[in-house]
Amino acid sequence: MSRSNPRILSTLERAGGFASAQEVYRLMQREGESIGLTTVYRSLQSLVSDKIVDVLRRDDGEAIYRLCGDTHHHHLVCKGCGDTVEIEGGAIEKWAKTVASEYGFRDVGHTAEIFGLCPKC
Amino acid sequence: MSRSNPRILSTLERAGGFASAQEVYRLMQREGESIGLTTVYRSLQSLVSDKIVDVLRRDDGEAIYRLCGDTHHHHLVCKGCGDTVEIEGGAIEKWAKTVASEYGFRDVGHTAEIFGLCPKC
DNA sequence: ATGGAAATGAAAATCATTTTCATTTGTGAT
DNA sequence: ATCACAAATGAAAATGATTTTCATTTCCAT
Repeated sequence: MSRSNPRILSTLERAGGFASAQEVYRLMQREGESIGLTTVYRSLQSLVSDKIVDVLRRDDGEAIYRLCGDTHHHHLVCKGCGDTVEIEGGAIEKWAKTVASEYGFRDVGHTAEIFGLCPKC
Repeated sequence: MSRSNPRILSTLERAGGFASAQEVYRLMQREGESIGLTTVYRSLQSLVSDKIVDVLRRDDGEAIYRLCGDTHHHHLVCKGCGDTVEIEGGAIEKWAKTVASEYGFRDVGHTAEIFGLCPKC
């Protein structure tokens, strides 16, 4: 099921490790690569489910894909310029585990994101 | 310029202080209110720029509007049946505040959700 | 009442994303 | 090499949220 096309991964890297599907597509077109938009979307989805890239949202709702290390982290995102900082979620991990077991949930995961205005904005 | 329609604000309140534009619209329709989708969007935008409501994004990219100053809660969602439990996020609130100020972020909000399999599933 | 500004909403436009489906490509068996 | 079949591809259509357009209606101040 590995549809994680290496050409797309490498384009995402070249884009600074951070771009939307549309941007990856346009970039590949500009570089003369023959690729379909559908394939770009599908590959990015695979990369996400393979945990090779992360997906966030811009303020306008467009999904942006980002290369990530394998350590589970959270994001601090600026509402103004979109800058993101990877942060540790120590407290969160414990909280999620505690609350979940309180209600008898198994196989537990979580998401958490902080957003605000960064010093520059 | 105050297009902040009070009917829409009160519907958002009735929705638990947390809903998408489409949901607010459907809710009003179901309650027999005569309203246009366009007006719902415009009013929510006004409420946002008047800082009466906050806007976040769901994972699927849909914008969700939340009353500011609302004591918000988080969700524990079952991946199997979709049941959700509202939970308090005490630890999260502190974590978000701490991390944000560490990086000099202002005007800070956050999202957090826990998911897993409930006892029945 | 009258004129103009603001509000409204139906319908069309936009834009990211997903789905459909026919075609191409890769692979393994013969 | 050839055949068969699964996986990958991509063009075009569908979807769904959101925005824009524009004609109409509502509100007020005069």
